[in-house]
Amino acid sequence: MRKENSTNTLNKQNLEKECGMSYALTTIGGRWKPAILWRLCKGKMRYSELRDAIPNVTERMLVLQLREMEKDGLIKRIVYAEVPPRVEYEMTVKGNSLRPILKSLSDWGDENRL
Amino acid sequence: MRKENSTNTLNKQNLEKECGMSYALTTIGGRWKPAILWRLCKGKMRYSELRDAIPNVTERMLVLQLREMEKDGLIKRIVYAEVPPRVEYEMTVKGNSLRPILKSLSDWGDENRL
DNA sequence: TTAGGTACTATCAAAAATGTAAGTAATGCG
DNA sequence: CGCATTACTTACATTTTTGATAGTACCTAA
Repeated sequence: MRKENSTNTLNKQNLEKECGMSYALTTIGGRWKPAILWRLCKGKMRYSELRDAIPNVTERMLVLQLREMEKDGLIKRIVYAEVPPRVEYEMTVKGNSLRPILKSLSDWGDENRL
Repeated sequence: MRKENSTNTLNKQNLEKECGMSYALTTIGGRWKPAILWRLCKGKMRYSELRDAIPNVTERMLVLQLREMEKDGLIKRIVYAEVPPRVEYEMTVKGNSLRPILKSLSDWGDENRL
């Protein structure tokens, strides 16, 4: 989906290399990531529970955002060999290290939006 | 630039309404915003200083991101009635209240990216 | 009168993110 | 066999973000 050598991609990469803040913001900054992280902070959840808990997400978007966060090591995907399938999502240690930051972002947002 | 009634826009608005974290992330989450905020945290700067300090920004992008942050009340634009023109950008009180959060995002990023 | 400096705008194009709708695989149960 | 359940995929369309390039307004000083 990403072109390897577009200026767009190169700019993104350079910024993330130079600047921890940029890196942090892209790992948690997708449209549905806050909604997912918020819920997983309270405990592990199944795919269908997440889907039903988050209004208006499409399955495609949910999966995309879960995959990205898994790749970035924020969450862990646990598959049970059952039929019908069961898959649970859970925060990793790295993901949990974000908790205080997520909390302070959330508090700041609640205080500052209109 | 934004369509008023696209599903995309409505989803964004709903999430920001429900979730302070989403609101916070969109106010600081543009491509060049971290780079700008980082520098303005150290003191006010002229437009041309910002432009020269941030590698690879185009003027168009720089202005767009500055305008958005001004609208969101994070930074303040100070125009001097001189020729040639002089314009300075500076953090507001609201912007400064983000400092500890920006710092912790930055630290987290520095520790966690590869 | 013309060139120079500053802070922009405007137009167009490319790329990326998000949304829509339908389909798939595996297996136990009736 | 045919259906139900769960967790996805796939193909495509739309919307949004980002980038490339050129041009503008203002006054001053030469």
